[in-house]
Amino acid sequence: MTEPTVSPPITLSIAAVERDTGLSKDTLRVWERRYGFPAPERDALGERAYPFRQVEKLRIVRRLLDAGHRPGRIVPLALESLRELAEQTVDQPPRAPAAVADDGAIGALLQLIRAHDVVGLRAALQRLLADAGLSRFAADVVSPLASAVGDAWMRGQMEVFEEHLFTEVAQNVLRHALVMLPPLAQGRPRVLLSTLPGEQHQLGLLMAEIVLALEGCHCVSLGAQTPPWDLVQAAVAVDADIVALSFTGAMGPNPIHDGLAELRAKLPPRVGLWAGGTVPVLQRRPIAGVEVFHGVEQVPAALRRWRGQV
Amino acid sequence: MTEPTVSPPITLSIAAVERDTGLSKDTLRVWERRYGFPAPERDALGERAYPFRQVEKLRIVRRLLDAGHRPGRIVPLALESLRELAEQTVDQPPRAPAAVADDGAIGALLQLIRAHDVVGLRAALQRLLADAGLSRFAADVVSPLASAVGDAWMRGQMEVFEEHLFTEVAQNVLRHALVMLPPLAQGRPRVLLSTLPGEQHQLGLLMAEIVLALEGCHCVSLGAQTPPWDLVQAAVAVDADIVALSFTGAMGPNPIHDGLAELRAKLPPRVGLWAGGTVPVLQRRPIAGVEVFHGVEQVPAALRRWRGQV
Amino acid sequence: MTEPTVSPPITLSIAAVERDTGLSKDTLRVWERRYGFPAPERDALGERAYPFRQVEKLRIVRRLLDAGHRPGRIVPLALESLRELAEQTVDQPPRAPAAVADDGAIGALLQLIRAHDVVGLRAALQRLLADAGLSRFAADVVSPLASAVGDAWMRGQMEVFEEHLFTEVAQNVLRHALVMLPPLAQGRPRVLLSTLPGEQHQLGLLMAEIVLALEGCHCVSLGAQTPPWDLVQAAVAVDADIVALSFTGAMGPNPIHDGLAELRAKLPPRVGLWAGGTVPVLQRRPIAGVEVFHGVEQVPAALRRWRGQV
DNA sequence: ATAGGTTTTGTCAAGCTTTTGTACAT
DNA sequence: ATGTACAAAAGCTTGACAAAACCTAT
Repeated sequence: MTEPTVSPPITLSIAAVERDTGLSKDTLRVWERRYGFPAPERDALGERAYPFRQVEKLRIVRRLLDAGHRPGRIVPLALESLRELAEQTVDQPPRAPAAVADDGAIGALLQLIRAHDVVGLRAALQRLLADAGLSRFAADVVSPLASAVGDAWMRGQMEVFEEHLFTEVAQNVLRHALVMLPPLAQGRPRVLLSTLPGEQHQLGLLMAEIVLALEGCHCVSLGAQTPPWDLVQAAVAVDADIVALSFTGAMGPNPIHDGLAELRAKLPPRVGLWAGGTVPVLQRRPIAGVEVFHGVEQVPAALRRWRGQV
Repeated sequence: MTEPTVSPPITLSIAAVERDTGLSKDTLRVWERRYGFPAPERDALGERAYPFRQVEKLRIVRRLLDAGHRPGRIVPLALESLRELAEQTVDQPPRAPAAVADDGAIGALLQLIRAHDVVGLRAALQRLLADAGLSRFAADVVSPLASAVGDAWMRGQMEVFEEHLFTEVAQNVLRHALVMLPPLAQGRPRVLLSTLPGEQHQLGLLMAEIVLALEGCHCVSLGAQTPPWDLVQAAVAVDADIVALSFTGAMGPNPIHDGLAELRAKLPPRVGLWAGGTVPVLQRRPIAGVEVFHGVEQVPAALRRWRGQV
Repeated sequence: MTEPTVSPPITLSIAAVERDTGLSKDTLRVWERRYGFPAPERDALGERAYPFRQVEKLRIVRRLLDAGHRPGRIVPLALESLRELAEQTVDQPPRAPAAVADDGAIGALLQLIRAHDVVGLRAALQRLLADAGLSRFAADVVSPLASAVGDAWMRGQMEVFEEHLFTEVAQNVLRHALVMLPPLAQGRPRVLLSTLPGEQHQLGLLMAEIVLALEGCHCVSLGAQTPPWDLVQAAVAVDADIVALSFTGAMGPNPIHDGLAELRAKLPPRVGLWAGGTVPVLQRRPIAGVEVFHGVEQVPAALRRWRGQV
């Protein structure tokens, strides 16, 4: 471990605050000039370092902004006034042996997507699922199919809406399967699943959830785009042993790396942090205390390791 | 820190009041001129600042308006008179079918969310679904629950991650039900469903899809955040008769209005455009060629109309 | 503040009364001229202002109208007379609670059976189930359909194997739904379900099991044709509070009567004995200690009674 | 039920100022 | 990182208007 033994006073970088609050860096700087808030300290390098309390206030400001308030009117208010205001404001109506699906099968599925045959696609997926079972279905069908769709889109051979269509049908089938799974006695580890802001894709998450549930874990999924600070709160609230995140490359290397590092720093040390997805940066720049997965098939082994340690 | 030590008395901006009460800014201003109420104070910049008590009264007025009263008769009344009036007035249309889930049931579900009991929440939802049937489940359980969660979040009584958690579980249950629905012979109309970029929430979409499917439509959902141009492409590709979009207010009035207008202009005229969601702008600024829905329960009637026309 | 300090007496505008009572504005005005009631006051602007007590009376009048009375005969009556009348009048089924399956739907299902279209029949049933929910599905679809099939068979319009085909498909759909129902924490009462030897039909049993499970009972079903003595043994073994039996008339009056009497004698007194089915003998010759049901819709009320007693 | 007259009421427009996020240049 | 410039968005006011609601009488 390379972590320092003494913790510096807790402050966030401007990028971290952007992720946390959804306020752009530009906005943060311009508010500082115009309203005198936030008033970040400066670190050794002269970069903005936002104390935690200010970030807290920024989060509330953000919520009130969404409710129709304007920055100039609320940014100068004291934290308590904001809390009170928030309470009074009501929102109106926010890879396995004997691959089940060889390239031919994937090709056939791609054809169905290109033909926009929703019914046929769903039927084909359900059929493969029933035949192969959940874990192999996730690993041998959905995973490669998602990659194939992504590739095709990159090459301009597939429209945006066709990718959406595929994602939607696949989600339906996977979530259906998830609900069909009989709930297991509340097992360990307890895993919290989500993606970071900026990462929309939930498919990887769903597959991970399925594999974990099959292995007897207690899963709590928060869907896509949960801000880091909320993840930390949630991890504590549901007593999670592991926080699992999924990435697809939609986020860019730096945000991924920084986001993970930030989250690792904020999470209690006893909570594991797992990151999955076929993104180069995950492999190239390992982060201390973050376990990286390149595919769902690695999950069972990691679980065995976890259970052995505890 | 430049924060003031004393908090000014708490007031809401006109935009905040609009979101809170559903009364348009224009209406608020014109009432002020005509009836002398509301009588907002002015802040240092001369902008209207509505004291909380007046907003409270406005909320009641709004309810009475829906019950058939007219502004001129009730706006000048004192708050107490309005309260009395509200109690005596039956605000539901003559005979509402016995709601499946009363406030108690919704409260119980909220408790499960706050307790982060994923398993219990799912079980409760499934049980209600099985008992009530899909359409009533969507209208009487999921819809009000989603509103309640939104409210609680606004008031700061619910964390972001708890909202995520609820959304995730509800999606699982709804998608599961959707898959269980046996596919009908390819019916008309063919409906393409999505949300515009900026609108993340899919729950409304899912409920719409379910109701439509029950009514015998052929549904193709693209999930959330499909850019307008891709929607047009998709509509042509899947030979859609109707494009249906869902909104929650996360987008802001103007983007919604402009997005709809743009889409309407680009779509072939023979393709209908339906927009649903509890957003003031949808009610206030009708767009030629866009049909607006305030709840899933309006869908069957609209479908009958469509089928009658064609 | 411009609010008046004294509240005027509370009255409703004509539109409010329309929404409240469901009587059209025109109707209200015409009654006023013809019968001298209602007799609204006038406000400063000459608009009708209905005192609350008159609205109260109008609500009752409306109810009586629905029950078949005619305006000219009841509008002139005093409020007390109306109250009396309302109590005497049997509450007409106000609005058939949206019968899910009307005769037409049942007819369509019969057609599918006659066409031996197993797939279509199952799809149709599942669709109705999803739409209506379990309890209404059992009461409004399966029950009448089973009767219709029985009738058709009696009249020689349906073959034996067609009846079997129907039974099989319906059982599959119901059993599936039962499995999907998330199990509740082991509730009371504990109910043991079966039929007596000679009674093969399980459909009624299944429907009863579903309704009971929905109401939170713990159900143990033994399938068809369990001999009385084994039933007694089973009741003790599973600690049952109630033994529920289903009949269809395949057994003949005497065996039914004697079987029930024998069972009642052998069962511990604290165990309830419930018998359901559309068989004349159940109604004609009541047996001490045996509760008789003519349809699944009676079950919830009986359960409430049971829970009240214990 | 329909027709015709009056009042009520929400929305829109024009012309203006202030606020606010982003883009660009330093 | 900072500062400037700019366009979009949001506010405000006055005035006008058309749709909706209400009334009476036929």
